[in-house]
Amino acid sequence: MKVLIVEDDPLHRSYLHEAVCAALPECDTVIEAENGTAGERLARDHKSAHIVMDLQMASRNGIEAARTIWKERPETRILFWSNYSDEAYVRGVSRIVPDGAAYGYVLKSASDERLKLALRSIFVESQCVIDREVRGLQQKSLGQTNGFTDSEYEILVDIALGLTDRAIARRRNLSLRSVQNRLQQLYDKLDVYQTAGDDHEDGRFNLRARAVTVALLRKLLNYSALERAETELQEWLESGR
Amino acid sequence: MKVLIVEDDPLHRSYLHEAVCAALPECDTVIEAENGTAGERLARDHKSAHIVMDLQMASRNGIEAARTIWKERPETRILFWSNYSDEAYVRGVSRIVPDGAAYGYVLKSASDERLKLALRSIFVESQCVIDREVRGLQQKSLGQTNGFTDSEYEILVDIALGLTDRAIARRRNLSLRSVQNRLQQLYDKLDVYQTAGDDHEDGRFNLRARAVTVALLRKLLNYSALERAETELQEWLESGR
DNA sequence: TCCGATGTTGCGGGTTCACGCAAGACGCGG
DNA sequence: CCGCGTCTTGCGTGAACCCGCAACATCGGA
Repeated sequence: MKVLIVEDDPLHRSYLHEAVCAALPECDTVIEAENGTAGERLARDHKSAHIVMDLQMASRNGIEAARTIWKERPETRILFWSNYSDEAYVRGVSRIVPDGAAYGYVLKSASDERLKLALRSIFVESQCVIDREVRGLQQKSLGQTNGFTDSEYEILVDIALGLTDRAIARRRNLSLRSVQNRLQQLYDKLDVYQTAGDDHEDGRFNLRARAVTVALLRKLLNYSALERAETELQEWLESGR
Repeated sequence: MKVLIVEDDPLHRSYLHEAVCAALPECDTVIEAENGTAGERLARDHKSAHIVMDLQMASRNGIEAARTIWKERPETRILFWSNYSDEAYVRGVSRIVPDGAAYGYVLKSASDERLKLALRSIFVESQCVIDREVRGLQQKSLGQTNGFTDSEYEILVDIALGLTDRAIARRRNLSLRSVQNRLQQLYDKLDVYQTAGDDHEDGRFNLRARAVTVALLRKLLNYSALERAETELQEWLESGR
C-alpha cells in the first residue's frame, strides 16, 4: 500500500508519517507533498489511492486539491485532517465528495488512537469516519433544523463577495425581489436585528455587512470559502458576461 | 531563567520546548500553557519575564493575552510565533507593544536556526527581532506609502462590523459626512471600483460589502481581528450607549 | 504672517437597500 | 379537482448609502 500525505507544516507532516507507518504495517511507501498543487501532481503520478490531506494550506487548499483528485479518480480514499471544524469547511468537503466514496474527517486535536483508527477504517475497510464534532455540524446543516438551506448559503456568499442585489439576481437567474426575499430570510436566521431589540431605534446595523461578519464569527464562512467563492466569481465575470 | 510557552498545538509546543532548551542553556524551567487564558494566569503566578506566544489560539488569542500580560508587566519579553504574517496580526501586535519593550515576531516557517537566534536575541540581549517578511509589512503599513492610515483602518473595521454610517459617526465622534469621506478614501485604496472599469456599467459591486471582502482577501483583516473588534463593539454598545 | 496641504462639516441629489403588500406559480395530499 | 403552503415576482415607500461641490478649521512651513 502507498500513502500520500499532503500537509504544509513540516512538524505535522512528520507526525503523520509516523502515525501512518504505525497504523498501517501493510503500507510500504509514504510520499509527502507540502501543498495542494504538489499533492495533485503526486497523486496523479503515483495513481495514489490513499491520501491524508490537510485543509488550509497556503498555495492551494485541501478542498481544491481533493476536488481535482476525485475528479480524476473518484475511488480515491481521502482522510481530511484539519485544525478546525468550521461549518464552512464541512460544507465545502461534503459538497465535493463523490457518491459512495470513502473519506474521513479527523481533527488535529484528536488523540493518536483516534487518528490510527481512522486511518485503518478508511484505507483498509473503506469506511467513512467522521469526527463526532464534525458530524454534529453536518447533521445540523444538511438537515433543515436550525441550519441553512443551500439557497441561503448561496446568497450569503454572494453578498459576502460584495455583489449588488441586481448582480446576484442576474447571476442566480432570479428577480430582484426574490433576491431580496432570500436576503431577509438570511437576516432572520442570522439574527441580525439585535442590539437586543431594546431602547433607541438608533445605532442600527447595516444588515448586509452585518450578516457577513456574523456569518464569519459563527464560522459559517471562513477565509478559504471566500477565496474559493471569489475565484468562481471572477470566472463568471469573465465568461458569463 | 524561566520561560513560558503559550501554544495550543501539542506538536508545536513540544517542538518549542526543545528549541528553548537547546537555545538557552541558562534556562532552567520551562512552563507550558495551551491557551491564552492559561497563559495569562501562569504568567501572573510565575511573574514570567520570558514568553513565547502563539497567535491564533482557540480560547483566547495571543494578542489578547499579550495585552493583559504587558499591562501588568510592561518589561516582559514576548516572542510571537505565528503561522501567518497577515497585516491584521502585525498591526494588532504593534498596537499593543509597550514603549521600549523587547519583543519578537517569528514565523513558524522559519528555520530552527532562525528561531534559536531570535530566542537568544530577545531573552538574553533584550533586542527586538522581527522576521523580515513581517518587517516589510510593518514598514508599508506604518509608513504612509501605499499603506493604510489608522483612521482608514478604523473605519474599515467599523464597516466590517456592520455598523451604519451614522453609528460610526457617533462612535468615532465625527460628522456623518466625514465618515463618508473616510469611506471613499478607503474604497479608493482598496480599489473596489474595478470590474476592470470595462463594458457594462452594470454588474457593479456593493462597495461597502466589497471593501470588507477585499480587505479579508488581502489579509488586512482576519478572523481574530474581527473577533477583537466585535467584543470591543459590544462593550461600547453596553457602556457608551 | 500668509499660504497651501490636509481634514472636517453641511447641502443636495441620484442610487441602492430593506421590506410590507399582494398577485401569481408550483407542488402535494385529500 | 380543490385547498394550502412555499416560492417567485412586481410595485411602492422610506431609509441608508455614494458622492460632487463648497465653506471652514488646523497646522506646518516659507
